[in-house]
Amino acid sequence: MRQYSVSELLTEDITFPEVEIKGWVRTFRANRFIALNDGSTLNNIQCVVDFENFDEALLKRITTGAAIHVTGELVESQGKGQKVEIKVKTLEVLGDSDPEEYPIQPKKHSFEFLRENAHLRTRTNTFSAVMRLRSALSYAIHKYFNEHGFYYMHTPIITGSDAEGAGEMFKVTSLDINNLPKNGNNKVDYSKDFFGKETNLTVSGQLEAETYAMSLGKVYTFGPTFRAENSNTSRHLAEFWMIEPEVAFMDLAGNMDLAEDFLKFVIKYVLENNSDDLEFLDKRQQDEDKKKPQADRSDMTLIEKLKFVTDNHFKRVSYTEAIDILRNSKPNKKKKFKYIIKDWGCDLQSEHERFLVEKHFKCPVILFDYPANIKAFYMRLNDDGKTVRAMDILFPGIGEIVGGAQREERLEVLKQKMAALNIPEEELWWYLDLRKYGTAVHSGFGLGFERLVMFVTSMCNIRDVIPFPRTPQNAEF
RNA sequence: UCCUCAGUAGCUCAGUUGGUUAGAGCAUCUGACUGUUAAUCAGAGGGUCGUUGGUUCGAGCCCAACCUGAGGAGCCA
Repeated sequence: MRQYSVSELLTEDITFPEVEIKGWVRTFRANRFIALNDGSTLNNIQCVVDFENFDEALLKRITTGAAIHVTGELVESQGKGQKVEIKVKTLEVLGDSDPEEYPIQPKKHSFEFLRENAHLRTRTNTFSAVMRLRSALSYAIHKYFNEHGFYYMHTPIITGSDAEGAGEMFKVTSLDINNLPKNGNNKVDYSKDFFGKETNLTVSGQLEAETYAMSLGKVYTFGPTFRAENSNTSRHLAEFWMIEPEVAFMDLAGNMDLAEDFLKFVIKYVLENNSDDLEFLDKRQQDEDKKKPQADRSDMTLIEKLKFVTDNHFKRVSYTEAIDILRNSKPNKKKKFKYIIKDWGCDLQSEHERFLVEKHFKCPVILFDYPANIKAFYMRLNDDGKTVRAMDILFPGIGEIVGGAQREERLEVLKQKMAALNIPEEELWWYLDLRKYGTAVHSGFGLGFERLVMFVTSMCNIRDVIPFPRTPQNAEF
């Protein structure tokens, strides 16, 4: 007798005289029907028990959440909800689940409640669907880069440079924090620390990825990233996963092409391979929408939205054009924006990005050529002397999903910018070396993986698309 | 970090201008029924009203501080 997964039994579309299966009970109806799930698919297999032939004490132990082992015959179902079902021959409880204690009931739970039960929440349809999609997207990402000649590179998680300039960092130390060694100036003496210098958790693998792009040509990273910012929003985590491709001899236009082609590929991949999960989330989102007032409802279903992304060109707009559009927009003239757009050079607020994506263009938008003074030091200065070759991709609902740039490849220009921002050259001597020895045009971008998962699943809180979210005041599990 | 809102049974929520013994649905338990799709029907148990302090004859309700959560903003991916 062979052990099958639920997914195999439901897709093979044939009957078997003898099958064996293990999984967790979702519901046990009418003392006869066990809905069994093993995580291999959103769908449950129905196990039919002739309760007259089974010990009553055993059947009492078939409760929501229990792990069971079933053998029997796979037959066509008499009922309507499913094609096939298992006529149970033997039934064994592998792990009991006390119904008085088990928190996951066969009913709708709030996401807040499930977040507090993050170790059990993947036993629900929504979270199992989200996490299967997360896994499929990860695979699609590696598949895309692998098929396009990229090398997968592991950038360090502990970093010795604090000049990456992407926000607050978590300190890494093996010193006894209750008894820190001090130097003459009463500052902490990091020469006594594990690495002999101050170290932090990485906020970006980009600078290291650039070194490999300048030898292996096309590389990407896909790993954890840490930000100690006190951000309390539905779009920020203290620990998140980021994808950062970096390509030699590629300019900003090529960078935009790559990002667009890449995003379309991974979304297409899940449309083709995860339809059960997507259809479930699509329906869920429509049900949620019905509860909202008409104005707040989305004009596309989840699957329509994903197809819209794969089938349409991303709108490319320069910062300067975007400012013109915003300056002449209704909400700006009627002073509906909290921050009114007046002059060229100001940074765009969430409300402005939302207006461009959700109201004006109604499609993904790539903004490029930003003012130099609102962007990072390593971005390539344009010939106008005031803009840099940066680009952000904005998606409806979640805002910035990609941030990238062509990197400054000219040694002198880079040195000047670092000096202006008081970034010591000694810190980044190796980064400057890339510009000394065989420098070349190169570009890359960073994609927030969880934001991609949010977009693909229609989940609206980032804490619900990562298994165990780390946020300020929360590192449970 | 700032602004707004919320915290009442295991879960989701109601609770009137401050006034007897704090309610409902679901879940759980007991019984009935048995081809069900979140099964159905009847009954039962279940509460330090987030915490601490204050106002009052009397506080779930009013006030203060704190804790936790959500939404929005900033920072960003």
